Amino acid sequence: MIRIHNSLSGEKQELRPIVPGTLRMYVCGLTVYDYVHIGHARMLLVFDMVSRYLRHRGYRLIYVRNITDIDDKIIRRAAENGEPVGTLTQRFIEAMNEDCERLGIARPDHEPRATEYVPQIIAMIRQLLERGYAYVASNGDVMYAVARFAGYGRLSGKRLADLRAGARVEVDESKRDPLDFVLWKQAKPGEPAWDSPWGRGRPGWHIECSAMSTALLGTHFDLHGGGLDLKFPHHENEIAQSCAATGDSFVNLWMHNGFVNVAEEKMSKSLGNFFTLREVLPTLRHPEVLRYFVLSSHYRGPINFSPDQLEQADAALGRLYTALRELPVVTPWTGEHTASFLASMDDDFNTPEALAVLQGLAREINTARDGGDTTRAALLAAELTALGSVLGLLSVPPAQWFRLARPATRAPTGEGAPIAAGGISDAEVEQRIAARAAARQAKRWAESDRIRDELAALGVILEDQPGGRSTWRRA
RNA sequence: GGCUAGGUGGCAGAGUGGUCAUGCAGCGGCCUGCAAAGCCGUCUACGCCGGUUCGAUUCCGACCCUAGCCUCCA
Repeated sequence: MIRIHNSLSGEKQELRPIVPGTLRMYVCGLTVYDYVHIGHARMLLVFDMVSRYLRHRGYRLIYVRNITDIDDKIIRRAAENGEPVGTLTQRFIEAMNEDCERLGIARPDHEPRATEYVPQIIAMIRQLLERGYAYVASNGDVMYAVARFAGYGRLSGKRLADLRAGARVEVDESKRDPLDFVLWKQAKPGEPAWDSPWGRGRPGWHIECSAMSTALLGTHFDLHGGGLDLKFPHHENEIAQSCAATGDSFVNLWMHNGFVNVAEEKMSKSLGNFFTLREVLPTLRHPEVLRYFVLSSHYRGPINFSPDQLEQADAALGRLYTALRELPVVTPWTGEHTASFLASMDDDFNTPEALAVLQGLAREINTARDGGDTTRAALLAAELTALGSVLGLLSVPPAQWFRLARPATRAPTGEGAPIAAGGISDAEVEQRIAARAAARQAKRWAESDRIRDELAALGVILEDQPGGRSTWRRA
């Protein structure tokens, strides 16, 4: 039984598919006018983990993650760059897909773009007008009348009165209520625009997700996810729009992932304290290190991004790969730890606990190996690899993992010393190890140690195995 | 100001009414020619003050502190 924390009730609840055996999930994706940053990456990794796990649990999952490709900021950025909106968005969609591929994030089943769903958006707005949940404001924009929707504020735990009292923005005169939000915006000259019953214009942000999710998943589906910052007002507005337009109950379970902080402060574009994936990934041994970092804390809590954290993730993940080294690959696996792994994951995707299970498994492999029971070690290793793959980890052949070096680059936040370089080829390392083996054979320890020290200075650490053989890894 | 999450050992981070998280770092030991890796052990953790209880880090209340949302944001 899978239990998931539902933002709507604030409690964990059992996952009960609307259609038995099938789950439909919609996640709010990116607005494409810039490169993917670490905060986005967390969201993408969290819901990749969720979709992998639900499928591993035997569900047929339909995963939709939208792309917002029309928006104020997109229009502004395109104007700044002096390029058409479509060129800008296409470029960043391609960049996002490249980044996802590097991170091992599987493509969702559908990636709808807002601009491809304008007819559905218009249809939904028309329904809202007919049902009296929307009005045409004095400036020609179509607005949602928040006060008309009884359930408004339920997701975010806010009351309309509190929201009005807390309003810190100048009230737009064309709105009947300061909390009303725009469904259809009148086009300004030169902006991308579509014909509509309310003149040429473009959709508001919130209605896009309501229309796309309904079009692809129906009026009532299982899961809806996104970053915590979308809970209000975006998801609150989605509920108001969809429930009012379709009369159905929209979403059973709302999931929100926590933020990525830098120095205890939210990473965001407006604060300018964000790191793009493209600057961080080259400082890592492998993108899996970032995945391990993200999964090492619970998806709902905040995580603090720092080079030191990535170092720790690299070390912890390296421990798993170390356990897998030098073992024959076998297909059957014991399944001894699978129950506790599943129990952790079933409990609201408790990945830190699941990783603890993997670490315990690594210890048992090492113990079996030390005890000379290679067969058992290999069986356990097969289980570790299988469970790791459920989380998108341990995808690299263990022997190759330690050939990967962390590049000689300064940590992304500028803190700390530059990470050691590994400027020596694999073949050269093997050569020197051979020379050292000869020295060891002849018990010329001084020479043997000198070679080892020289390699260490180049970021290569030797590990002598029984029988005079040496393995090595890059620091 | 309103609302919502939190405050766990040197660091990161789970969890629980009464034996163990886990990883990183440190220390001691085993192993090793010496190392590294690994294994074993170790380092008196649960913001503050009350309450409930045989017993609370875990439940309840007050307080202090932090972050987030209330404005575009994963």
